Amino acid sequence: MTGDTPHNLMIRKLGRIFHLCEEERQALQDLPMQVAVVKADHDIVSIGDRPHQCCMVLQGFTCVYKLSYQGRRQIMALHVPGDIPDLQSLHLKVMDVSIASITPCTVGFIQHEDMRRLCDRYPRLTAAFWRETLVDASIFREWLLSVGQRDAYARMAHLLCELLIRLKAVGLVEEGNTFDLPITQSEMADAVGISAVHVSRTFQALRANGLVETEKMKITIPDWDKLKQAGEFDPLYLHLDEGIAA
Amino acid sequence: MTGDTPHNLMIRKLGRIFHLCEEERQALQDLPMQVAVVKADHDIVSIGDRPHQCCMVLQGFTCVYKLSYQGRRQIMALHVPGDIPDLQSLHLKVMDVSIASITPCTVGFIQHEDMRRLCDRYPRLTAAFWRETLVDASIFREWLLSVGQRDAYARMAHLLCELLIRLKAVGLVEEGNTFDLPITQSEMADAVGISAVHVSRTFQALRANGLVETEKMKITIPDWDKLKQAGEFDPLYLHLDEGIAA
DNA sequence: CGGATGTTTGAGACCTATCAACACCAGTGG
DNA sequence: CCACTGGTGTTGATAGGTCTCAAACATCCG
Repeated sequence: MTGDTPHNLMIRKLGRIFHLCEEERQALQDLPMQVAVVKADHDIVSIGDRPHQCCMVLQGFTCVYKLSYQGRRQIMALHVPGDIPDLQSLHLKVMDVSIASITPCTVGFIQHEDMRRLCDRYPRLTAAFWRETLVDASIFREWLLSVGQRDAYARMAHLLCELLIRLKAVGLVEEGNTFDLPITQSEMADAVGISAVHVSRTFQALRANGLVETEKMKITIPDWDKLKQAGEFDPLYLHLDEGIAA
Repeated sequence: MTGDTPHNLMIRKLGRIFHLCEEERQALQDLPMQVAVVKADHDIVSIGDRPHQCCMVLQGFTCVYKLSYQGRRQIMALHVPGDIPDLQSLHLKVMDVSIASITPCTVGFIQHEDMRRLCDRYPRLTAAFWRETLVDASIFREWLLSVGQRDAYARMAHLLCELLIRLKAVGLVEEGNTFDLPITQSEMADAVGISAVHVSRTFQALRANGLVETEKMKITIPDWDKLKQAGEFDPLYLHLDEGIAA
């Protein structure tokens, strides 16, 4: 589960895309990473910053968000262990979003300098990291479709589908499609673009229809097919289980 | 303006990020590109495809879109000459969106193979292309903020701001902040996530407030500051005028 | 000139926001 | 141990932005 070392988390993730040779594996293993603990609800990087490092989520959940001038928050992505939310900063000097912890987190910082050295030496790793940012972009697009064209019910169902799949991929889902979702309804509201009150009502509808069960911060999906259908969920956009183009 | 060769369009665009050396410039110049003409409203690449080439827009406008199961369309990006809408396909085998012309277009196809050869040889070009995809992602995020948190009026103002800036960057804006926007209100509706009739009404409001003037398919922005304010527009997310991290 | 396409208008319905009150829980500190 | 507190979730009532449908209107083009 999360009893994994930071580097193994990364190696396992990149290794799903194509077979890493021993040298690449070792290079990743040697990548200097500074581990830090972050309290819940704290910015890890802020919009306007010019970071000289990337951060990988090791434990906990983080989100990418932005505020409108009226102070309304849109959460644009949720990140789970193994993700690198600000990989973009490697090539975009100034942050155009903020990244915050939503639970207490441990994160690993990797200096851009080290990252660049790694990429220079191993072009296949460059491609793999590039690909990671492309998958992130694909998820943004799917969220855009959700927020633009689906109603609240479908949006929430869709988000839950996505989280189940992504958490499964990092071994954070228990038997019976149950997983921890330490997220406030108000945060979920900011993610799907509806009000917190309406999240509450929509959750009730989902529960009433037997698509979701909730207990504290634990979610279970009793009927995966029904939830998928309600959320119009097609995992294509997550680009799992396909090799990188040779 | 667009009396430019395909390769110069590309060189000028990448050259804005960092100084291309003569060798890089020549390599780009030598990149094989197959030019094609596309009728309006035709898919150039479709969701589910496994392309072996990228396409660069040379003339006209294209869009990236996706359909919900109810057949509602969300346009996720508009692309103008110089853009490479499906650069992602270089590393993501299967298309998760469709790309269509919205006007008659000429596009240039570049084989992945050639692209990869170029990137292998010139790591700085790899970085530059990677960066292009990151800017695309940043635009997705800003659109997500718009669709999720701003009302119809602000969304449309924001989109017009973005188009003005991006078209200016490729020399497609005339004196007096006037530019061609050969886009149907129904297409604009799909881009900002509201209905076509509401686009009509919102356009009227924008005109009434003196933020926009329209004539045929030509848009002019009489008061840039007011439009920017109405759209909460901050060009940071476009990542213009900043060098790539060295 | 006819027909197709795009835009505008009006009216009513619908989804979702907002506001306020309340219940619940977990800490906290006296 | 118990009031107190702040954060979270729920509920009800009302308001408001946007949708839908339909029809009229404008524009373009062969």
